[in-house]
Amino acid sequence: MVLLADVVTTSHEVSVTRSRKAKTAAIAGLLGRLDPAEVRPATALLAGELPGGRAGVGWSTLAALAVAPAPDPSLTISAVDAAIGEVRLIKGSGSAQRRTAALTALLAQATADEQQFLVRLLGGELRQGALEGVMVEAIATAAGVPTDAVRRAFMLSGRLPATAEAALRGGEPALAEFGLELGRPVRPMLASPAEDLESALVGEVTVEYKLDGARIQVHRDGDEVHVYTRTLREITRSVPELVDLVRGLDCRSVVLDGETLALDDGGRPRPFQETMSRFGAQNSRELLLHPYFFDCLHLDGADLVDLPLRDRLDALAKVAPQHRIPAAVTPTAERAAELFDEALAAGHEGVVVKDLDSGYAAGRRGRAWRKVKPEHTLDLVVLAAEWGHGRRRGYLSNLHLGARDPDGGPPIMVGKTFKGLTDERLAWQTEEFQRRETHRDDWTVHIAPDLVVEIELDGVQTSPRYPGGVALRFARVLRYRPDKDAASADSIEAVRALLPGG
DNA sequence: TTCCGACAGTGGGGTCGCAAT
DNA sequence: ATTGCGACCCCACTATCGGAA
Repeated sequence: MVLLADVVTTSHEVSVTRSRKAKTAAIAGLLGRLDPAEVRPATALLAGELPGGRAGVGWSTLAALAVAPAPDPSLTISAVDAAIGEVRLIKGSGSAQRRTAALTALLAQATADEQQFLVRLLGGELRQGALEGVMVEAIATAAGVPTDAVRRAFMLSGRLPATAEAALRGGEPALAEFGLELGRPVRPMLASPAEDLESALVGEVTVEYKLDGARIQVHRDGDEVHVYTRTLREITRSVPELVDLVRGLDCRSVVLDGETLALDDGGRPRPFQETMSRFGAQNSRELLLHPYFFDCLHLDGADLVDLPLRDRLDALAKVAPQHRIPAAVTPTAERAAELFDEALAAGHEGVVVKDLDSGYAAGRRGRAWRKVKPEHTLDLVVLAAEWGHGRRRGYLSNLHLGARDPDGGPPIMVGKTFKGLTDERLAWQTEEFQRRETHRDDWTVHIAPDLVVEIELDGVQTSPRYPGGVALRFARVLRYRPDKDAASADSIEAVRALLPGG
């Protein structure tokens, strides 16, 4: 029987070293000491996940808890697993109070160290420097199997705890038993950013539109259809039109990977927010979702994940020719550039360039898929900055950005960003902002609005919260502009001009 | 010895469902 | 009826380790 205290000790060992090998060794050591029944919950805890998924508890709830710690450790992993499971089930009127009571009862059995661990875990911010990647290595080490065998089982099962359980119980043969299963989503393959289109065009590739919607993975087995998101959450009931469409395809069974989004009457993409409003809305068909498939992982009994993309695209062309994403296979550089322009002209985000010889691999491994999007820049005024957390504690990190008011008023806030800052720049702005400080509160230092920063962004969107009715999307700092002042910053009109159709 | 792939962390805007006010 | 919380959609970027070249 392994105690929560052992997990906490291991987590501490993991957090105090930066060496991945040391982190892996520490976790593997604990995994090797577990009873079989403890492997799943312990794997989740060590990877910073809650066994069974999120429990409806966040920082606000946790911050309100104050419980005297137990003097000695007694909590078992199974007890913690059970307690979190009960918290997750609390619903309905008075649930906040009952949730607090259940959490209080759990924390009362925990020592001070255990309480700290549980609060960070429940808040979803364990921050020990080990998540899925390190855990996959640790499972492989503990079970004495190749990392790739673990990685593959994790991709196909979608679950670390089940992967760890199989690896420790039956080694490589048990891991090899994981196949693609209809009705069980696979962890999706992702694209990493490319410098530009030309640098992404290496070898034999296909170039596809990149759409601004939500990732979907559709499984069909006979008349049974399931739809999953990128994080493997099932959304079948929210998207009946997609279910009907897939049920109408000419096949017995299929697994398709793609993107879905809402279109306007002219067939142009609606803003991402509008597509998003469809998720969770039960059976609302007011705004129809359209699917665009770009991969086929299974067709009529044949699993295709290990085949090269070119073969999977053949299967896709066979089963859903009218729902394929617009693309060009092995285009010339000129044709690829044309397709990129066409995608933008049609209102889409850009393109994804994919290696035709690559197999399907979860995550961003291998750089086989590269996304290319146009970038915009704006010169904006820094209005304030918020103190950072974690490794940014003690630094002013998150910038408040404003656009110039053409009528001469104070700058109009259009968003925040913490991205693109090196440690050096972080240190510089922490000093500089305090020199320019006008006032501060608990979280934020406000400064005189005359420091200009060049911001790179993907675009802007209409905003219900910012005063100008517009907000930046994916903003990051490029550089400070000491040569500019607030009067030469970009105006709110320049920001609004980046709105779709603007 | 240098380079580069993979990871983890640090947060951004927005929408929904649900419970509390 | 409105507000706040939590979950989950989309996401970029830097620092770092450790194996590849």
